[in-house]
Amino acid sequence: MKQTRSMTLADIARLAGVSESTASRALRDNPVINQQTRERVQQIARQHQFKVNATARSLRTQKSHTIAVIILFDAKTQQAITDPFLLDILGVIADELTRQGYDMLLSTSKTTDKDWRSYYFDSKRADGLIVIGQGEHDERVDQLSQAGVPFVVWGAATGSEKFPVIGSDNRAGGRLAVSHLLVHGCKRIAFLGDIRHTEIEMRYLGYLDALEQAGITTDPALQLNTDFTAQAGYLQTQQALLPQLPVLDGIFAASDAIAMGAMKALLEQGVKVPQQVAIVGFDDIAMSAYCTPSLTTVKQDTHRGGKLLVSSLLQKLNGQGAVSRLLPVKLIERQSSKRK
Amino acid sequence: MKQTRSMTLADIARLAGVSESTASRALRDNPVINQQTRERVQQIARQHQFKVNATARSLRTQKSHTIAVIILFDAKTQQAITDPFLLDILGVIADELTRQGYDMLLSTSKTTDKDWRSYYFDSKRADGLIVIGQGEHDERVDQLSQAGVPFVVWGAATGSEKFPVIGSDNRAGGRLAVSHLLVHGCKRIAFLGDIRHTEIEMRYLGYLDALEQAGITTDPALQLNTDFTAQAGYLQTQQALLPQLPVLDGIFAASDAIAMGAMKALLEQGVKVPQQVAIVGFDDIAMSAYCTPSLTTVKQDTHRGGKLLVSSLLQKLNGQGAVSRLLPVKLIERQSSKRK
DNA sequence: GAATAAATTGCAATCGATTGCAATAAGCTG
DNA sequence: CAGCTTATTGCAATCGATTGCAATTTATTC
Repeated sequence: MKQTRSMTLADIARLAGVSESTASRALRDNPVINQQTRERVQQIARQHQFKVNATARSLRTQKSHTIAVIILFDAKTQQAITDPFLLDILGVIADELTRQGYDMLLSTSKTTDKDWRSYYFDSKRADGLIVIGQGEHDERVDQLSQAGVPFVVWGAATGSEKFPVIGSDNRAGGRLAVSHLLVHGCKRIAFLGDIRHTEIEMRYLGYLDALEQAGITTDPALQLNTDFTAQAGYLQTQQALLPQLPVLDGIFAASDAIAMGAMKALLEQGVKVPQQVAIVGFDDIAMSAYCTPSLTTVKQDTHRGGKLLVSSLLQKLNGQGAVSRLLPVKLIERQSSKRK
Repeated sequence: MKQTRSMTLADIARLAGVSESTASRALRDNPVINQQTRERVQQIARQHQFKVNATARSLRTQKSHTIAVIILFDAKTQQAITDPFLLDILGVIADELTRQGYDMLLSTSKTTDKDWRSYYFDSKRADGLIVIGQGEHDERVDQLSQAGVPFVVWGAATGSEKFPVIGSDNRAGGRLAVSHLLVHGCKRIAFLGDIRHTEIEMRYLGYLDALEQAGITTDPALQLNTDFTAQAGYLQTQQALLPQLPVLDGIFAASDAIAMGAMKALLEQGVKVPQQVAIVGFDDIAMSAYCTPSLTTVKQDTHRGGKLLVSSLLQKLNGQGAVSRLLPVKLIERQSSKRK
């Protein structure tokens, strides 16, 4: 029953008794072709389950109608996608690309080691790129812009980039989180995160802003370099924060995963959250509402972000300029910071 | 600075003073071409950052070197990828495909509504498909096999499929989880999950197996249809399980996300976990170790699963047969079930 | 009814790389 | 040195669809 060789446009043309060019135009509903001819060709195509060969079309039109999404990693952590936040935004991007008629080529760690400009763009695999997470200010991103590749980045805009960067207002988010902790009476607040990531650095700056505004001097012993995982948050808290406990009364974690790890380490030692130590995370992943105590966090608007990434990139593909955007964030108050 | 038109094989050939065919062969290191010629051509290609046009190559060789990964959804839930488990296995698949020199086309909900055989396969966008989550016994999957499309499925094998299904031994997992609860003294154990998904149905059957073996009669009021989210677990527990509380003393949730939702609902009402109600989940997502109390769960071997999916599919592409596989699962004991 | 405009359709080139087969050059044998 | 291998290279067709331009048919105008 299985067809050995699949139908080609030529087959359809023959069956419809027209030339290939007419068939091609008919299928794309080109008005220059007679209405009836169009319908006839389309019907025959449908009957035979004919699908245009995407490869041939791409070659001829010089458009792949494909976008490569590249997820950057820590050179260190080097593990597969882990942060739930990524999945969130990835899902939005996938849906949005599909809606716009684009396919999505997903790339993770390993490919990333290579040069993705040549791999995805020079080789014409993709029309454009979406890069998620500038990471530790990756110089490969700069190279991309010099090479004239259409791409957009999810991350932190410094203002000097030559390419559009869509991202949350991380600094405002950091301020929001820490001000909230201060309002709830915290005096000694720790920061957990890896500031070599620009986004995290911004959150850290927001942390500093809030402390300064409150007239609190910062303590380097409370600012701990922490990877993007619950485990890192857990270990770091256990090793570096527990000893500070009599004074430590608040934690601002750069991601919800880190926050949950930290929370675990505290609860395990019988430290009361939020009474003794209040915690605020960042991202608002799905689990944040369902851990105990539930996690107060700074919500990123992934939905809007994903849509903007796609629309900005498509704009660029159309030759129009696209601008960077800083998306507002929102504090979601839950139990981990709610002190009576 | 930016090149207006990118290099083609013809350009390289001209620069190297050879014909296109020789250039092509030289670049692919075909031994029929003189060693020195090969090196010269390769060097020139490197100098000019030449990359073979993937589209043209695909057209000519009739191979896209691309695999489409399709994530099925509930027709109802209809939301973007949410379950952290998916991200896990997706990451493994992505890495493995890359390692094998394949690109990965990711498809989610929206495209899924359409007919993906024609979209991905007939149109030659992909050489093969990996389908994740058979969902509610999707008839589209059956169609695929009839149409002779190379594909593999992550899910639950019933034994009668004509295609390879890789998946965990869900039934054994269910037995493992529930036996564990029984050993820890639970007598009235609830099941949370949507048994219209074959995988979940298997976990449910394992649940029944264990109860039967223990001589416990099952109670329909304890078997609750629950979607794949923490929220669903939370609501279902709140509405249907809390009322049963004096007797209810154990919960087997079909996923960790559901388990966390359920746990939240209990803790919120002051119900002690695991003392009053013990909980076991399924998947072992990253967060399971870091919630409080940490979650006992049945771990799926996503790493092995992802690799097997890829290798099975590649086998099929090579014309070899591939067989279904049932992967062993493992109980990870944590606090949510540890009663003194 | 001839002339001109408008509506349809087809011819043939093109996108960029791969590959079977033929052609040429170089090496070897007796 | 003729005759036969073997090593290299190039010619030209091919993958399947798209599109500029020309050709044909039909409609419209004076």
